[in-house]
Amino acid sequence: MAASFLAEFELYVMLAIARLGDDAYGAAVRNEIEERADRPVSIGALYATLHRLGNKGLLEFEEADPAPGQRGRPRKYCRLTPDGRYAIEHSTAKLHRMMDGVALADPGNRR
Amino acid sequence: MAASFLAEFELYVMLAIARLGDDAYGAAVRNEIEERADRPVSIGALYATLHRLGNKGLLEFEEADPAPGQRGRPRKYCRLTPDGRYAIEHSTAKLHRMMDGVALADPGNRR
DNA sequence: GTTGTAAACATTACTTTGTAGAGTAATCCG
DNA sequence: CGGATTACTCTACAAAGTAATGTTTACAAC
Repeated sequence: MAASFLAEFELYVMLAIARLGDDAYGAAVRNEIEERADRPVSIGALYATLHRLGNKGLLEFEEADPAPGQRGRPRKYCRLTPDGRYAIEHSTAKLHRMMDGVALADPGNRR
Repeated sequence: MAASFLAEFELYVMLAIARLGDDAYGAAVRNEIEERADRPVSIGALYATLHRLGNKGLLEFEEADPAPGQRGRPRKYCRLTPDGRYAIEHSTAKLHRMMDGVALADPGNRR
């Protein structure tokens, strides 16, 4: 049972896959993160992270038989495992506990 | 103007400092994270990260004159700079955009 | 004053994550 | 076949995080 928590970029990748559902594969994950979060995604980091998450048992992969009329190298789809879902839940829950109710509106911090 | 985003642990540290307000110093930050997020905090990571955030201009430090009756080495208080607040806002906003509405309730993912 | 204890910050050597960018593979179409 | 397209891979490096030990400062007992 993988214990630890997800690193910053790992969490982005996992969340993107959760969002994309059955349409999650490398390049789509990249787009999802870049567009939704406006966060640049280094292509090296992306695939390295996907493999790492796979090794940790948080993701599964499946080579798609190339859809008809779809050009280019065939995609390698990925989906969350139960452990993967669990990891997302834990990481986001902890973040929420830290984020909730944090006041940032610089009140001129008296003292 | 520091552009980038906060790493996983960096964000925890920044959020803890935001929470602690005027009472933020190394050891207190450690407690806050360990208790609230139930996330182990390596002491090396903590001070290294504080220094790094200071160098990036996201934090300021102030040596406290040791409070009377307070044993041990004097504390080094830290507070968020405007850039620091901005960094927290951006990092959390991006996370929210990725997290919001993500469904994790494994529906047996048909297909 | 030396010794002991406590609290807090610092350093070191190492592992894990993330970046940048060039490179390779598989498919389609003319 | 040759070119274009899409997607995955690799390599060399930089940044962030871990674990454990070490140092500094202060107080209090003796």
